[in-house]
Amino acid sequence: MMVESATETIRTTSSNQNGVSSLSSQSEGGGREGGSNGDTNGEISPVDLLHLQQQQALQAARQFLLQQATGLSSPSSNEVKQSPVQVPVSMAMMTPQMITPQQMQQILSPPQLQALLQQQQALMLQQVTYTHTPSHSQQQLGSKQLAFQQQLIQMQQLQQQHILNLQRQGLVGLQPGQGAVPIQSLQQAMCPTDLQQLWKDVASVQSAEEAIKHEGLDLSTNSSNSTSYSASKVSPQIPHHPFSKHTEHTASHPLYGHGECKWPGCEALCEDMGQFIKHLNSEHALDDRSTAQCRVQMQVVQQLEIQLAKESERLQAMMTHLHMRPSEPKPFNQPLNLASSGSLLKRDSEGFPEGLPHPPTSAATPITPLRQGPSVISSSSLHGVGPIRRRNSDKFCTPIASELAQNCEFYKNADVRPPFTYASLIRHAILESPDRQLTLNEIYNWFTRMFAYFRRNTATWKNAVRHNLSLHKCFVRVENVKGAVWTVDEVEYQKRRPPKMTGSPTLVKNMISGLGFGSLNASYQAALAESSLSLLNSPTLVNNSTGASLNMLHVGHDDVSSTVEQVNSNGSCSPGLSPQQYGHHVHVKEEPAEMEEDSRPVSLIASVTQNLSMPGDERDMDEELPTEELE
DNA sequence: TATAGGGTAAACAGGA
DNA sequence: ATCCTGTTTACCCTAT
Repeated sequence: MMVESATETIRTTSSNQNGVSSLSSQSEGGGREGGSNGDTNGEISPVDLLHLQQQQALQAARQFLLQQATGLSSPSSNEVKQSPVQVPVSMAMMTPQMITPQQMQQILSPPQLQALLQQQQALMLQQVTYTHTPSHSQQQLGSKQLAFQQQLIQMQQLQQQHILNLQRQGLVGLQPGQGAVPIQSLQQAMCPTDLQQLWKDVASVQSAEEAIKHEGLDLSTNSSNSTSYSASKVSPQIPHHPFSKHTEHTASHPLYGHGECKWPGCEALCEDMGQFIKHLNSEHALDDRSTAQCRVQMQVVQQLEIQLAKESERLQAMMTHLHMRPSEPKPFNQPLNLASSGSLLKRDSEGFPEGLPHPPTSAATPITPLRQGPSVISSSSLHGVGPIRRRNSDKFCTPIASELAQNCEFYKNADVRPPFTYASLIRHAILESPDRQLTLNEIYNWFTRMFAYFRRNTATWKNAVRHNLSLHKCFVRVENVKGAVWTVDEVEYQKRRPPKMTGSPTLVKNMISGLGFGSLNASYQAALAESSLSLLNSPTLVNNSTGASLNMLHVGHDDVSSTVEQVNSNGSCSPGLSPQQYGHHVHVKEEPAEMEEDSRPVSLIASVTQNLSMPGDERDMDEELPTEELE
């Protein structure tokens, strides 16, 4: 296939050999201690503050749960004295896998982490003290302390039972005592009843904590640092409850019924509405605990919604199978924000009519709301929008594509750094385009369209994009009639990443643990995730990992995608272009080497993660496989 | 400790 | 003159 020679590229060999860019620039760069998360210097709106506080509260709740679940709550007391800069380390020691890097990095600033840590530590310190040394000084705690201990024990037993159940089902490859189970995974693997039970556990423990506080043992006093965390300090002044004080006391209240408080895990007896209101305002005020409980409740609701969506989809599939066309596509199954996603819309237009049986390799399968986001708080919990994903309909069939398809809304709305390298993102943007070529500005637009994270600090990431385009040989600039466009040299992209890490499963496991560790630089994690994904082609490696870690890895999974794309380059997965297009343009940076013997099998990670994250739904196990079909 | 890969910052050139 | 695009260099961070 001949190409017009006009595509001859003109690599402007800028004679920029002066090397004037001296160390003087470093003095300017010295102000970016934050590294990749240097965006925290932006202004903070009240909404951000609230968001921040919610994140903190949820983290606190998660830490609490996981500490109880894993029996890790035995930190040395001197951790309390750690300086703020040591916070991530100590948190890692306590619960290395439970906090997603995005959350840690994007949401919590070091002082906030420190405050949160102190809260956790102080609480755990008290737990240890009360459990192991019930000395005379604490005797005044009396029955409350005893109840607290019993609740702790019960909670531990419950958590262990949950974990055992999950392990028995093969849903969580957790080794007892080795790591924490992210609440996300637990939640997804549990039925609502379990969640409710967990609810009570959280509430009971926190109630005990509250009781201790009221006994004059405020946790903050145990901290050597005076900057103990107080949610109210950072929370905006908003009404605590929809049912404010001036509301009619005689009116019914969704949180009050049968003489008791319906706040999750509370069940406090209230004789009348007035007493309930009093109780509500005193016990369930806007603090970290209530916020955390609210967050958990949001997740419960979301879980139910997901279940509903899956059942709805199943019903639709059944009806389709029985040739009973559903009257209307269910609104819930409609993407909520597809208008801003040109790619999805485009794929919609290529698809088959809704409700009709699809060929197995159809590019248009029903839109399926699915599991949580990429092991971070999903968009629904952040913005009240459930994660919408399309079943493996991405034409590239790449994990990054599927990840983006799955969490499209999440990344669009949540200010979370995508766990991909710039190179992989650029590549995806280009490959997603109809002609597999984009101008620089179109790449910019794709970034801003797809990721809320890239809607600010434009100078930074745009520079990074340009830097990557120029730096990596896999990106080829092609002179077009309208200007220059960028394309992807897939061969170079494959060569880009030497599979050096062929280590043992232990190595991989450690790496996976690192991926779930929040103190890691997000960008570095992305790089790590990408560079290590090939290891996970082996299903045996998966068994020793936690679901969250796999999720984390899953989102960064982009390497194998190239293989898949090559496999499908002349198949159904790449409808837009012929494979020859890669060879059309002139490779200006360097002549590509011959195609390597890259014949790795399609990764099974995706399916495994699906299995981990959503038990009881067998069909989702092979969602990532290109030939998935509805049954 | 050296190295590699990725991110960030910045200087610089050329063109519109 | 200004902005955009593109290249290049330097440095940092982290894991291997």
